[in-house]
Amino acid sequence: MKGTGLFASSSLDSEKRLICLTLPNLSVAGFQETSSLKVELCFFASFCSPPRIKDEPDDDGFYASPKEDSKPLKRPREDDDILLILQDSKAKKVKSKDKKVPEADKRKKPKKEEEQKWKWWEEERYPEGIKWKFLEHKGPVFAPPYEPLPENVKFYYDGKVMKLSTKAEEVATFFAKMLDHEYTTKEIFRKNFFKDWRKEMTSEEKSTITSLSKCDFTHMSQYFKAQSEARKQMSKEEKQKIKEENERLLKEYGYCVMDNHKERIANFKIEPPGLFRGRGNHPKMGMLKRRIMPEDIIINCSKDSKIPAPPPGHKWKEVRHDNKVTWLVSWTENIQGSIKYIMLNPSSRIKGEKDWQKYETARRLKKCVDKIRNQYREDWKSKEMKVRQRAVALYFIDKLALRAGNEKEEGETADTVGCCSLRVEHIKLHPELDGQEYVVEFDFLGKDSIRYYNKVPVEKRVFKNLQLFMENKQPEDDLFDRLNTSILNKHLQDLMEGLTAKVFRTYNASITLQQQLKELTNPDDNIPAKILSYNRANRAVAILCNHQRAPPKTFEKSMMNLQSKIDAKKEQLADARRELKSAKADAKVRRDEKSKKTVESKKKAVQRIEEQLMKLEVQATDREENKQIALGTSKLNYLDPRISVAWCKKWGIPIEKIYNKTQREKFAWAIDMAEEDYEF
DNA sequence: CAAAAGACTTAGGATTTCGAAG
DNA sequence: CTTCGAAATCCTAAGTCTTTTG
Repeated sequence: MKGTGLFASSSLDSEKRLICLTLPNLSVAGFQETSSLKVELCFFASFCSPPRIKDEPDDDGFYASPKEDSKPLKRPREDDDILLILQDSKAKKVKSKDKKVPEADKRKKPKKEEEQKWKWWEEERYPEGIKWKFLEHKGPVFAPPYEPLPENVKFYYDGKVMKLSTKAEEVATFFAKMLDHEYTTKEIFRKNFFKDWRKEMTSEEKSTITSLSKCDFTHMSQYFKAQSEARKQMSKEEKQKIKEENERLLKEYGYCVMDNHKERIANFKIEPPGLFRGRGNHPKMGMLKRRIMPEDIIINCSKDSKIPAPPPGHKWKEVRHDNKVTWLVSWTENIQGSIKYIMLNPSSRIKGEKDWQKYETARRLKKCVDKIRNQYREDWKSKEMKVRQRAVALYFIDKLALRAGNEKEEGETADTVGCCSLRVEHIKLHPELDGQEYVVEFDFLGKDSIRYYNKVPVEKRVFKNLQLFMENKQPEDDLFDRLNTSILNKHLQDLMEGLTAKVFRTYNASITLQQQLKELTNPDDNIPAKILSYNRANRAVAILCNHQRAPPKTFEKSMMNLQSKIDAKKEQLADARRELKSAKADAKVRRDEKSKKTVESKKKAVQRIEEQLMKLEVQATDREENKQIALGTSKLNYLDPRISVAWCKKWGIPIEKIYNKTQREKFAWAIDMAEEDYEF
């Protein structure tokens, strides 16, 4: 099975999305609605632990609980020594101020305000391994229970109405809700679904329903469409009510207290049951993702915290107190058997610190990357096959920003690869192609089954090595048969502490942004044009990292709209110019103050319109260039935010133009600490 | 030692919200 | 005020890398 017809099955999508990886500008790396809704909401309230009364004493529990113990142990990181020393005194001041706030004030003053300003980055870190000293939360919010369909909504089997048991009906609704999706027509999806559905049936149902193709879900499907339509048509008041309920839920369950601070939780709602849809050609698509019950849940919190109560009549699987991990809640998912977690928001200290650290590691790589590059170039000549393979793989990881490529269990997931797991069939060698020598053509599915397609000229030695690695191998054989990620990472660890394959992606992404910004920013440009330059720099990184997206469904249309706006603006500009001209002529004849003034104002109008036109044109360029490229992923995960902050400061660009509210929260540390001269 | 389990980051698509145009 | 497209947010899958287990 391995590797056969890799693209035959899934290439259609990928084909459409194929983008040119070699943009000219890119230089790589130095190289019923209402009533049912109400029921849902009430359910939340009852299935979660009882709401706390506002002014209960435990309300300030989180100020009291951790006590003075939280004096952090000193563990300055190599890279931030100076920073920490400089800010030490400041940090202490902040802290002591916190503590002196009188009791009464604490409750009245919204904690929000106070907490949002908390600058965790000015405080010392915990010793390695310890993630927190105090943790209190209210546990997860469970999915609303299944609500049986109204009697008049029918399911038909073999043309005849059939009333399903509640359990079977619930699973049937999952399928019905997906009826419009292409994947309900896929063989694997249908097979997996049917198998799991039958498990939920009563024995009578099982004996009657023997073929999925005889099942008619269309009525159910129509019902759900009508429901969602009705949802859209709800009155403002009803919508408002739902919104308020969500806010209440967020307020109650969306936050935890970790070491004196109230922090936002990322995913406090348990994933509802449904049909699994993996990405790409996934062997498990269509399987039933079962409902998670309190009995599945492990709670993690402090011993001395108020332990969250399980829903009435239920128990937690376990309550543990492990401060070596960051999660609050975990459970085992039934599709892959992997563990899922509830963790904190990216704005939290625990996530932010890690993020910061990630970029510091990448900056350390910057200091030794030349040495490492020389080293792997030497290793291309090694007598040992293992060393050569390692060196070539590392070259790809560095030059092309490929992912490490762990082995995957065959048949458990979609067939995708990264660097170490590349197979012979994924590359083609061209001694010469389009006037270039030693070209390697890559064509494989990477993470999320996104296609990576690239033709890269490589050094002769690399090329010769690849020929060697491919000798006497079948297409489905591993290209690097003596290598895996663990061997590679072990080697990297020896070259630099904390170095792993993914650090190269972070490093190359960030350094590329910095370079591109230097290259592309024109000091004379106005703000929109500078932002276009920023986006182009960002885009260079996204292309390097192969961050693709499906072109938005409305892309063509929105492009047309924008074009017509531009045309209209152009006309408006022509008109304004004509008016200016005649006003000038008029002024020349009349030579009075009033007509002079008219000329001035017309001039201004022309200027204004010119600027607007320019803005629109820039927008159009930006959007066109972005058709199949996703900027968000690199912005959020690969680009040292301090580079962007510094760039904004340097050119007087408001940070809001680059980062939205959520992103500003995530990168608060960088926004606070980076000056305009920051160098990655 | 290798395989499995565990913890955490990275990822694109779906859904919801927002804000400008009509 | 309504509509519509874009942006923001949500969702959870799919990776990486570390730790534990046998």
